[in-house]
Amino acid sequence: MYSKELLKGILQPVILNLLREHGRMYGYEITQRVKKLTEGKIEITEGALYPILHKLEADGVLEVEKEYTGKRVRKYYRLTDSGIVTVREKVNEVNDFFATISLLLKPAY
Amino acid sequence: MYSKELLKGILQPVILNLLREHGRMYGYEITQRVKKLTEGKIEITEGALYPILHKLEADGVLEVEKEYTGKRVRKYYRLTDSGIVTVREKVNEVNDFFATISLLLKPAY
DNA sequence: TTGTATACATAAGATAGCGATGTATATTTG
DNA sequence: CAAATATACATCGCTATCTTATGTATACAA
Repeated sequence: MYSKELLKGILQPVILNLLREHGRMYGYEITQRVKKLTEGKIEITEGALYPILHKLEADGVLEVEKEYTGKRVRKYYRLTDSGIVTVREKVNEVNDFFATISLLLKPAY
Repeated sequence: MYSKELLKGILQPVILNLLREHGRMYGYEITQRVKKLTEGKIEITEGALYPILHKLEADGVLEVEKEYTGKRVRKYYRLTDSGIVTVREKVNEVNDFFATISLLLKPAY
């Protein structure tokens, strides 16, 4: 696994971008998708995930819809209209940031 | 400027990699080099820089040499032998991490 | 029936970087 | 020449985001 601090500031854009691509996901699904797509290299912990989702909802970036499969609740999240703008900004910011850091970090052999 | 949190975990590898490429630098020089190379997009604050340098020295990754130009002191830092190994590890970790995140973060149009 | 997976949630703790502040010398500019 | 800016070091308090731990509860497989 990676140094814990590297994820700081990245998780939110990652979650938002997944929702942009998939349209509608619930929390647990997000953790599993990320785990699979990164071959286990990144596991979003619940302690990080749920506070982020709640905040994004409170900020009007996401809207939520409860659903039940049997008795178990699922909360499906989806981008709001303003959320779609937010994603674009955040994702571009991270990609720009990565490009900038790459100017400084050529591989060390 | 970028979201402040994005830099977390990145500054140390960046500093180490600069020292790997330049052999010998002092703190202020590092901040200026980074500023120039990133066209002002990244400015390492002193509150971040000096604690990092001190920690790396305490950990035996860097060694320091004082020099005076006139009366003003400069502390030149350089990688130790074990430090050279550390750089390789850290830089590769960040590059690997970036590649992994890029699997999740394609540009949002 | 016991363990694992699913699915939500929160609280305490760790930590890296920022902003502010401090000291002091050197250089540029009005 | 005085004032402003640049150089060069340093530390402290604050904050944001994450981890770890803990909690609740249902579904399913061994």
